[in-house]
Amino acid sequence: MTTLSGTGPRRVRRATMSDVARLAGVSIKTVSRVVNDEPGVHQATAERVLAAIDQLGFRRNLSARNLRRGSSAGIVGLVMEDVANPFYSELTGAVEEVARQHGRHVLAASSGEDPDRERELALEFCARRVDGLIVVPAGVQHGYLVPEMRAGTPAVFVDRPAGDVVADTVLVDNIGGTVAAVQHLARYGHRRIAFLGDAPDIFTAAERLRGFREGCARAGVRYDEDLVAMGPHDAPGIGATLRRLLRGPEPATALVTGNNRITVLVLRALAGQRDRPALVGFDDFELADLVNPPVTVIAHDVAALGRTAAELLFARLDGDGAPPRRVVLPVRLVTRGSGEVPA
Amino acid sequence: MTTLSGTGPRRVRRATMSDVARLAGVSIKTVSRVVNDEPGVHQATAERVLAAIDQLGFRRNLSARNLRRGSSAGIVGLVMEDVANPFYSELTGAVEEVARQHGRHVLAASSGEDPDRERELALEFCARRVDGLIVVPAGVQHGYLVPEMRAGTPAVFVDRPAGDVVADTVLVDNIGGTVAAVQHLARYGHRRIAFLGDAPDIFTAAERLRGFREGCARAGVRYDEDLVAMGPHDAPGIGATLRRLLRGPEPATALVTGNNRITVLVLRALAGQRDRPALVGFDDFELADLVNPPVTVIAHDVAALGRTAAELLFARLDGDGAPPRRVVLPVRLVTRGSGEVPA
DNA sequence: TCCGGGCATGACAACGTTGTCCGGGACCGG
DNA sequence: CCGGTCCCGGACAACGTTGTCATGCCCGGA
Repeated sequence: MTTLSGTGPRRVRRATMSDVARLAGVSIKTVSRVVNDEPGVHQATAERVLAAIDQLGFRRNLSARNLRRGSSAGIVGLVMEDVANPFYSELTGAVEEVARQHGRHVLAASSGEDPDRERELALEFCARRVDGLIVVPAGVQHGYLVPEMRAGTPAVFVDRPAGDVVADTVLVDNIGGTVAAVQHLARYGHRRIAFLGDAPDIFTAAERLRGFREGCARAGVRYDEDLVAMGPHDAPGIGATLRRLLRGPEPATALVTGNNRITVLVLRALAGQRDRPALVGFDDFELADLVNPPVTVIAHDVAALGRTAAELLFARLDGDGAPPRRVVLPVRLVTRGSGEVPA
Repeated sequence: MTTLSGTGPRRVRRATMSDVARLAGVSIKTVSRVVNDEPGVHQATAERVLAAIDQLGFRRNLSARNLRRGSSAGIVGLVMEDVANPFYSELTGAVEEVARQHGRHVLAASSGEDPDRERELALEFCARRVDGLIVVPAGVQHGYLVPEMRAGTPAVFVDRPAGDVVADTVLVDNIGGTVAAVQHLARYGHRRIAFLGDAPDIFTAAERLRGFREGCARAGVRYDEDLVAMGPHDAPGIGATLRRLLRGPEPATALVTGNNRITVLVLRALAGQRDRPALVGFDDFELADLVNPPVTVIAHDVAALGRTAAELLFARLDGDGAPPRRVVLPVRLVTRGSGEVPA
């Protein structure tokens, strides 16, 4: 049992190949050969070197190695809104898995939906010479990435398209999803359907609103601006919003929520009420089937989103020079009963 | 609108200071001065340099910079079971936030509960010269980190202690939590309480089982081995396990689950049944208050876990040489009604 | 005895950057 | 006109590693 902390030899300089070489009485190059399993080292010499390595706790400096060899850093950068959000952590997990298959690690960071911070993070990752970037765009201007991409750092955008750059992008079918949601509710007789979306400057929020309008049109439901509440939303605000939507002579009888956080806010705000309005939420979430009543959702495969993005990225790294691709992943209406409440 | 992909100038070599210097007609050092905002460069010269930088899309190589300056990489490594698990992503978010305050990024990786992979990841991070490591241990042997820690890469263990190394560790009060859970259930008359825990070689699972036994002793409830089912669990298995526990002449009337995933498995397995046994789950989870009936949990502050670990780490990086600390964070029984079902 | 060849090892430069130090010109006062 | 100072700019080494090439040695064959 070894006790460790800052105590002991105070912050020793890390041993280098030089140190190992000196201790083993050989040249630096020989140490390098041993460390890299290169042939042409006498067994006895190699053993001396290994002993020295062990004694000094030497571990070769990968940064220096990569610098010298011009090899890749072995890291892909991932910039998104919030690493702590389960939606993004599932995305991260999928990216990590593909990266692992390609021998890379993932450097993930949260932009907090702030375009300046996103830019700062992405550019710093480039300065670290990450092999590539996967970005969930916060802003609408990504010209800053053009020099980086030209310089050989490919970027793939996920969940939202880049602002002013045509590049590889992976999206979900936002419009199709909300169209399906409205049609589903209309099929059960709902004529007063409200939409609670995220901030309208977020691409997905705007698209889903578009889909909502189109769904109304297709289903023959009157689109009423008073029944639309775009974010950002918080717990106190959502309560007031719901009261407004659900009162009056023509209250909403059904709700469509624009993402998983809003869905949860709504569920919590409506908890304990006698009868909840019908509800269809964009994004599936764990336990959607176990709340009472279960929540019908527009589900999509978040892992596939990350996987596809990572695969596009590695294709670029492997030299794929095709024109930029835009992949749109399908969504799927998962009915769980709550939508079937007739109006 | 710029179109980008692998097309265009095929994978150009990234511009270096040399290239910039040549284009601007100055020396490398002058470029360095401009890039680093060092004084002593004529304004006209600086502008020529900036123009060249812009034209070439130059961005200085941070690896080379850090190598030369001996400065830190600006990265802390985080090794845990699964980045996609919401529990760990909340942890990651907290670590990231503290890291950000200290000007660092987080390199996160999943060990998949495999000690070999954990070791491999941790050592590779050390080779990358991360500033420090935060590890959720998968195995029980961490002697491999001793040379690294001695060499100046501090490590902090989270959620579980290291196997054979005494180092900074942040835990939650596993025993106190399950003791409280059993006492809570006993108070409502339960005498047949079952425990569903994770694989017993996982530290937290073992501790929580210990707490369960101790809780039984303190509450005067007979501890019955037949009512204990340790994992790993999966969806099909948990159904069979529950049938076994809940049948017979002396069925369990209450359950204690050992972590959030098991809790959810149980909820799903029991969904739709007329009356669910009383349930207390270790770990809080989103929507625990919205399932029916709501789930009483042993809650702890996952973010605090990550924050504390990161703060310990940065204290070490700032030269804190005190003996290793072990911090145990409190847990809190959050009653939500389900435990109050009398036996 | 000499020589060619294979083997083990080492000297050196280079990756891209920054710190140290030095030189040369402009400018000033005497 | 001379010496000193200030300012701008550059040459060079170094960070820790690896690729290239050279060296010394031993061996067998002529």
